[in-house]
Amino acid sequence: MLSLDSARKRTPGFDGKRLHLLKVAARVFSEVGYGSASMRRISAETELSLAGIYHYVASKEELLYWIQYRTFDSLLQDLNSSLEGIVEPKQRLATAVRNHVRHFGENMHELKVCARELETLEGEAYDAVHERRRSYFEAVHQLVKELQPEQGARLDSWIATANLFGMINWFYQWYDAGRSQVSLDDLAAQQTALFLDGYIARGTE
Amino acid sequence: MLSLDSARKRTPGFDGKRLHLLKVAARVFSEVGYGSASMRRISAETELSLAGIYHYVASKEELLYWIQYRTFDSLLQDLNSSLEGIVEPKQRLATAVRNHVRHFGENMHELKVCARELETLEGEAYDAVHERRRSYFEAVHQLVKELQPEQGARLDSWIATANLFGMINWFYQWYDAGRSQVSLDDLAAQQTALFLDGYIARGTE
DNA sequence: GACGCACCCGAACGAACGTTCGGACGTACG
DNA sequence: CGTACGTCCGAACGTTCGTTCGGGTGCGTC
Repeated sequence: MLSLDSARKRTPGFDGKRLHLLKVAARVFSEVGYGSASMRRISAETELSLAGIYHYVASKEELLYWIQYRTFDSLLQDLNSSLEGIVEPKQRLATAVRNHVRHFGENMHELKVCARELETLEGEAYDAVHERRRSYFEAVHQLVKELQPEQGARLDSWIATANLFGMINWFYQWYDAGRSQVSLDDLAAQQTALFLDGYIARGTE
Repeated sequence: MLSLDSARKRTPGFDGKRLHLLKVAARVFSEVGYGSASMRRISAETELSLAGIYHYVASKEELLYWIQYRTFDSLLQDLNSSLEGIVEPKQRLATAVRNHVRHFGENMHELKVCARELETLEGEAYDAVHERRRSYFEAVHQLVKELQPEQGARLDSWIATANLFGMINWFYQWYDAGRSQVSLDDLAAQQTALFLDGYIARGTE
């Protein structure tokens, strides 16, 4: 069910077309929700017929699976490569936030689907996505822990990380790429500053 | 469509039964999403038949409308009454966060539906909920602005407020009322502290 | 005792759903 | 030239959806 059965022979354009299908599906899912999205609408917004979709994907559920899996996977991979060479803990965290926010900018629909439909998948599909998601969360959690190595911490690092994700995930609810005055990098900087020093901190970083 | 047509004569238990229906519907919506939730499942989890539901509500859409409208309305009303007599800006914000988080504890399903299905309604139903939501947001935004009256602020108060909502809304994704060791009030306190002073602040408040 | 109306339901309606079937078209390879 | 297979589709299948219809029951009012 999950296997990408890459053993079969494919035409050169196959992967690209499936990617395009996933992009369109992500947009439709994010607009009307997974449950209300129909394969007919997805087919109408692709160059594919309804039956043609099933040449690239086994089911509607698998569409959601690939969207979520690919999103968390690239989030984690890009995080690891952005972090290379950066050692200062605050800068490492700032890099992680910037990486996450930039991802949103480029894949708004996918991230929205990931946020809203986290509990939609079941069984092994859910488990596979969950493992990827957990890895990503733990990577960021590690960065948070490195900020404050001393014991007797004022705040729980796990809860703080969860709240950090709240800040940087929730913004798909209010951020309008076209209309906003702040750039994504500015936004990431503000979110990092807010998380590190709070809203009422006097000093300018 | 939106009118509660309260002019009609009702049996004494009518309001209570409709409230129960809304509770059940909120639970079902939060479990499988609005789009995938069926009136048949809602009827099965109530003591009502499928057709009987339409005696209390005109459509599935109206179920969602009432759930969202009532949630934002009571959020705002409870906020205003909790704030009475409290003048210190930090304490006022702490009160608002505590109010929000306690609401989650008591109406987890409703808040989840509000978070996930914000863009599902259309037309006047959307507008009516949107107005209530905006009022609530602005009330909290006002509290944030009172924290830092001086100009030349380091952080934008609107963005900071949006991020605060991110923190306190996102936690339905990870908070498990039964399993968690922290109480809701403890959680609210941590979130307030994180927002005000940041994660790396040294002093204990 | 009869009429009205709130309450409630079984059964059905038409539409839309996810998926499958059987075959058409093209290209690569013998 | 023939055949094997990747690509793609129109049409249909069986199911489930939100909603409606027609009517039944019981209580309040005259």
